[in-house]
Amino acid sequence: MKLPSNIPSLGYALLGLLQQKPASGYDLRKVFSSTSMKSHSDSPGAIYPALRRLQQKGLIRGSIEEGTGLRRRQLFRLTPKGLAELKAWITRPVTRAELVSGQDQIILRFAFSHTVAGPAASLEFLKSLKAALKDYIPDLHEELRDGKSAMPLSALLAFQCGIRGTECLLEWTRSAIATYEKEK
Amino acid sequence: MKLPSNIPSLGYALLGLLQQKPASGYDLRKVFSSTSMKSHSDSPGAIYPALRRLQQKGLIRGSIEEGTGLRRRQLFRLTPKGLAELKAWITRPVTRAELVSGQDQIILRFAFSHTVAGPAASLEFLKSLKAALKDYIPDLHEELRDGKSAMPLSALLAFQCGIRGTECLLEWTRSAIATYEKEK
DNA sequence: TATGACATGTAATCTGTTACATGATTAG
DNA sequence: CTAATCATGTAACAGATTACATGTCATA
Repeated sequence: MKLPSNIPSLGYALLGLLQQKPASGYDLRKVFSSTSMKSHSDSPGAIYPALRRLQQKGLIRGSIEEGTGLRRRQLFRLTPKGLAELKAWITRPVTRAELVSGQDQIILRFAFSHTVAGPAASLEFLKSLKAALKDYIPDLHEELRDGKSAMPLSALLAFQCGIRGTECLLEWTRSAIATYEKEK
Repeated sequence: MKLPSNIPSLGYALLGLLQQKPASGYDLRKVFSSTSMKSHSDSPGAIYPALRRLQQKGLIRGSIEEGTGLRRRQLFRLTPKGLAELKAWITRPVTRAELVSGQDQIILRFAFSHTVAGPAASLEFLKSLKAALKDYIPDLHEELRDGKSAMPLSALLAFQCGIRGTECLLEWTRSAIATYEKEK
């Protein structure tokens, strides 16, 4: 038995955007298509059903915008429950598993952290990320060492690319921590 | 009307692994669970159906392994058609769209390039990637400049993280090109 | 003989993609 | 008036996740 607080990445992206500012499905689609949170699809077949699911879970509520005789247009806003869910998603510590297959989500969580949970939470998040990375990187090097001899050249280079990228992320984490510590 | 050469990422990963060496579904699962091509799922519910689809398309063929009285175990190998499909996937140029939402796939393509299409193709691929990155990075900076003022601090830093990561990839590309040029 | 690793699969469900469909409003 | 953009949706399909189911073989 498990509780069904199982929201896909797109759902959280929508919650995060709606926390910043109420928006319609169309608005959200534009964010995904124009502003290069383009890793998510801007297709109506993804967004509108996702919004409906969030609404059914009570995480957002939609209201038809009223005003100077416009086309129907539904604005969605976070409910308190939705805000809580979003906050829980953002403040949970970074795990190894997320590092392996979910870098985008990690960064997305951080991106929202400031407005949703405050600067202290952002800093906390970065520290958690840093710890996870420092734990992970040596293992990557070890795996490379062990597999090296059996790999074709391009596979070897590809692996090094992954390691470098991870190390680059660690470096960024350090500088971001410094930035947040200066803020205090 | 469109031709249905539409294979998901997992399919290509399987083709690439099978090109290196015939393997069973179980073997392939182990690769995904242990060797940290962990971005793909190692669940049987993903792998076995994917193998069947590839077989139906004539890209691989499976044969029950015969030998010293073992449990049933099906070894899959690439067909010539499968090899051609894999080669086509690897040798097509890197596009902006892939950069935006498919970094993993780009690296996977490169990782297989050497054995599947030869060192010349690997070099070609890297040059294509480099060109795409040099085209992309300035746009990222521009988008940051334009959006900067409206972003909360953590979103700004997150954006910078993305840019840094991309620049890091470009740097890696340069060094990989150098490596391949020395090979010649 | 029972445990755990080997090896393969299926079924229910969820989500996303693609493509289509509808209609209102604005700009040229 | 007509094209483009705004705005919302649905339907068919493909693919992944999760959980379950089955059976073999080695070893302790």
